[in-house]
Amino acid sequence: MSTKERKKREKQRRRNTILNAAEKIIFSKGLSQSTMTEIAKEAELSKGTLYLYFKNKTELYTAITKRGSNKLNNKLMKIFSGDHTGMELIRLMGETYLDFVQHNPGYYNAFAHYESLRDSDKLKNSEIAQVCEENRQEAMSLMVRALQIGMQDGTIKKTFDPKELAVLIWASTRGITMIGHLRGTDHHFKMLEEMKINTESLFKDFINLIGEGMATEKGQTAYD
Amino acid sequence: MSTKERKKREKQRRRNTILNAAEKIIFSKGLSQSTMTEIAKEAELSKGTLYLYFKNKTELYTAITKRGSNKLNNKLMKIFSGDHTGMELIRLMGETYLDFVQHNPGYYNAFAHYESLRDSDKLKNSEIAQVCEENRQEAMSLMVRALQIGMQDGTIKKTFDPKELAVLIWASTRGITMIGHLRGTDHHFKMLEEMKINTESLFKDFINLIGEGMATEKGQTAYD
DNA sequence: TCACTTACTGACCGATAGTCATTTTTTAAA
DNA sequence: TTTAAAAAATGACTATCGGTCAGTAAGTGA
Repeated sequence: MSTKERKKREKQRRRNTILNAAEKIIFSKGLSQSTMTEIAKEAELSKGTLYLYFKNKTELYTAITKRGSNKLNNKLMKIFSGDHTGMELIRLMGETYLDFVQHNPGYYNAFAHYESLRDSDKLKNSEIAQVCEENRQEAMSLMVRALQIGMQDGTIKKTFDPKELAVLIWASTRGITMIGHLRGTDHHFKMLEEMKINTESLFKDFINLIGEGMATEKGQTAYD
Repeated sequence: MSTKERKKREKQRRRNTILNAAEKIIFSKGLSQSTMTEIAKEAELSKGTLYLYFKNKTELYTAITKRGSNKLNNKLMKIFSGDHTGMELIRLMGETYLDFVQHNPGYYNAFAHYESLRDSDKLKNSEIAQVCEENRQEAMSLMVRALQIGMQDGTIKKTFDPKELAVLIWASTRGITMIGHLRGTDHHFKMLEEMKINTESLFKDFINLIGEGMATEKGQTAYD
């Protein structure tokens, strides 16, 4: 019976339609300013239908978060298919993340919102949130792997524990993207603009800064 | 006529009463779960009165954010009254910030929320938000000053532009506190716990890591 | 054609931010 | 002390929005 299969595909397609509509609305006006009714209208459906596909507004937004984290992780994984030293992998991962955030501010906001919800129990028992969590873990594992590769190929010092170093680099990069993301907003734009600092140079300097601490001479010189 | 003065004081006191009540409620259940009615009840006032002192819920929460940033800035400024090298100042500032976040999770959440609002125009024309902005600028200036002191006293290398370096350290520290703040929540607690990483050691390693890049030998050895 | 299943709808509900006409309290001059 | 004006506080009311559900429409297979 192929009807069942078709039904399944159609259901998936409709789900995507809703997600696309939701992204369009939410990415343009922000989550709190986007109503379920408006999203439904954009998807050419009624509000009730949205709740047949997502159990509430949070879950709908979490599904968008999941889309974003999938997209990011795909980009991160592709890096590893090339032929790179460990130190190069680290830099590429950082650059990829920065680039992703700059070109997908909507997903960046989704990540930030997701982060803020982890405390509360709003995400409890959500399979979608579970996938986001797995993606996060996976990204972290990739970074640990890059560091281990670097310690093997001699581009990264063995001074630090790779897991801890991964957390450190990840956290710092997160912080830098936060700054970078503020470009374009009135307040910070002024601050950074006055300082003539852009996100790229900031990250480059970040790598240079921590490079002295973590990279071997071999790993370090590759950047000059 | 002293009545006017007294009125002013009483008005200020009432405002503080409201803020105290709001903190008590919001810090315990989170912003979205706290209603204006409940806050009013805690302050032994009616809801309408709250709107005589704060133009809306956002402004009330922003006032809490302002309180937090004042408190933090006071702590940061005190550091400079002691006799410290530039590199010591940097470390103390970082430690102070981490300590503040750990002991004032409510204010930390307020900061994070404030950050997320800067994009939107919800804070436009808010005098209170303006003060928050000034505090932020001031904190940044303190860090720049610490770096300049360090470059003078020879504990910090002159390789980087102090302003840019300040942004970098600030951003990274922000990122690390984000991680640290997640301790106690289910998901991350597990991750960090498994790695046997705590915020303090993470920050210590962070300073060690960037220390190699920014500190002179003189500045670096002070930590061992 | 018909019975059954699946998908969809939108009126309705409860909660809550914010308003404002009314009441209560305070002030200071008569 | 009285009283009228000013200031402060109130809470019923409104509008909005997330979420529900009884009812309708569309699709399916016999």
